[in-house]
This record gives sequence, C-alpha cells and structure tokens, in this order.
Amino acid sequence: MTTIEVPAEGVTISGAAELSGLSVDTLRYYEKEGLSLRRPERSASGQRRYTEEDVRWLGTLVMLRRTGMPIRDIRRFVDLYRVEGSEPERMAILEAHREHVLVELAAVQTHLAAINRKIDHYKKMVNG
Amino acid sequence: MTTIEVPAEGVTISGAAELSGLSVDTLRYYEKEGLSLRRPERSASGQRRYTEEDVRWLGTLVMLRRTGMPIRDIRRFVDLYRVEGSEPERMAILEAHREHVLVELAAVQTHLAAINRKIDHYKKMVNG
DNA sequence: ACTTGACCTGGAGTGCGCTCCAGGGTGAAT
DNA sequence: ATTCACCCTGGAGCGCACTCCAGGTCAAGT
Repeated sequence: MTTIEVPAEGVTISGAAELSGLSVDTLRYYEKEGLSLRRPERSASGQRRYTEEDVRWLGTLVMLRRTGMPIRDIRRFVDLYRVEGSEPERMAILEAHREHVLVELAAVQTHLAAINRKIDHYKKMVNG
Repeated sequence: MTTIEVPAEGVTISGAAELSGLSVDTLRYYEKEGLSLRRPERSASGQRRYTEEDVRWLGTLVMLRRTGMPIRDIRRFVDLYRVEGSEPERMAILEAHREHVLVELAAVQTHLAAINRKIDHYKKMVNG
C-alpha cells in the first residue's frame, strides 16, 4: 500500500502512463472500453488529471490484464464496482480468475519442463 | 518418451488433431506457415498421414506456442532444423526462450500474489 | 447408383488488443 | 507573434493466430 508520487492536483495522462507502465493510447482505450472506475477529472482546458486513486486502479487493471483476463471480463468486474454490496460477486470473479491463472501457470510450467529437457538434450549433443 | 498410439500407416489429420490437442484447421495453418518439420506423407488420394514423429513434432509446437513463442519465431527455429550442425543455434533459441518464459512466469506470479491479497481483503469485508 | 463423411485447396473473415492518424486546442517559452 | 510540447476526439489500421467457407475429390457403406 505504498503511496505513489501523485500530487494533489493529479498527474497528466503521460504521467499516469509512466506510473502504470501502460501507453497513453492504451489508457484512453481502456477508458473508452469502460474500464475506468471513474472517469479522471479534467483540467480547465479539458485534459485528464489522474489522482492517486486513479493510478492505483490502473495497477489493478494491469494486474488483471497481465494475468490474462480479457477486456470484456474486466469490464464486467468494473461494472460490479458501481453496484452497492456487490463485494461477494467481485470476490467470486477474482477467485474464478485465480483458478484460471493457476491452471494456466501449471500448464506453462509443464511445458517449461519439456523445454528444459530439450535444452539438456542439446547440451549433451553439443558437449558430449 | 512414451510411444504414442500411431500405427505404421500414420493417422489422419483429425487423428493428429486429437492427439496434439490442436484443431484440424490449425494443423493445416501451421503447415502453411512452414512450422512442420517435414510435410506429412499423403495417402493415395492425397490425404495427410501423420507418422508418430510428425505427432511428436506437433507436441513440440504446442510446447513452444503455449509458452508464448510467436509463430514467426517458431518458424526460425524450424528452419534451423533443416540446417546441418545448427544444434548450438537451436539450443540458444531455446535458452533465450526459457529466459523469456521465466521472466513472464515471475511477473504473473507477482500479479497472482496481488490477486490473492485482493481476495483476502474481500474475504475480510464479506465475513468480518 | 447414391449417399455420407472425412478430406482437400485457396482465400476470406474474425476477435482481440492495441496503435496510429488527422485535425484541432492550449499554454508556456522565446 | 510564433514555436513547441503536450493534450484532445473519432475513427481507421494493424498484427496475430487462428477459424471458417466454397467448391471439389474420394472411399466406404447401403
């Protein structure tokens, strides 16, 4: 729960991009797709200003995306955030996703073991 | 190194699909993209007949794909198979890929930990 | 003889997740 | 006054990995 360096006025979209590791285009794309918890505030001239909370939410999006959750599933998750008392459903989605990730992880690890065996095989050929 | 159930005459494309877990269309697509080690033999009427070796190679393709290697990288790897004495290069590709997979795996595991924390958080909210 | 089902080819279509672009606004610095 | 960097929007474009389709061949069963 570290406080990220976001001043009270908020950061620009490029600042938020840098902090989240996403691109500016992706940030606007996610917003268009309804993945923002709340639309970021705008400056007097209409530019987005991301608060610390906004940036933390981007971290959640990255967490879900990088573990393979499709955009449309994330949208369903975000939509629940706007529903009072939907905590059990949100938790259920996360738990289902966790299962998914664990299965995927196990599969990749199995294939990784096969890669290692193949490398060992080559090592023996090349050296021995 | 289990011997898979492939008769000497070879199996049809649908058989190979079933054995490899890929779809018939994907098998033809991979072949078109130059991922087959050697084109499978054909029956008198021009149908593909996959030998046990062909099916094992499909296993290698699945291993590489499911660990995230792009088609074009796999093609470069396959191309080396047709070059005499390219074992060191093939090994290098596999080793580089392994590093890639390990990095990806670590990232996913980090995000998984964050998912677990979020779930725990909800658990406390819902129960406590 | 005919129906059925599995196979063939070349090529078009699809879904996803961005990524880029044109055309325009704003505000600070020179 | 103009240059510059950065921002805005709506919409087009792209790369990837399939997936589907039309139109046809062939072998086996009824």
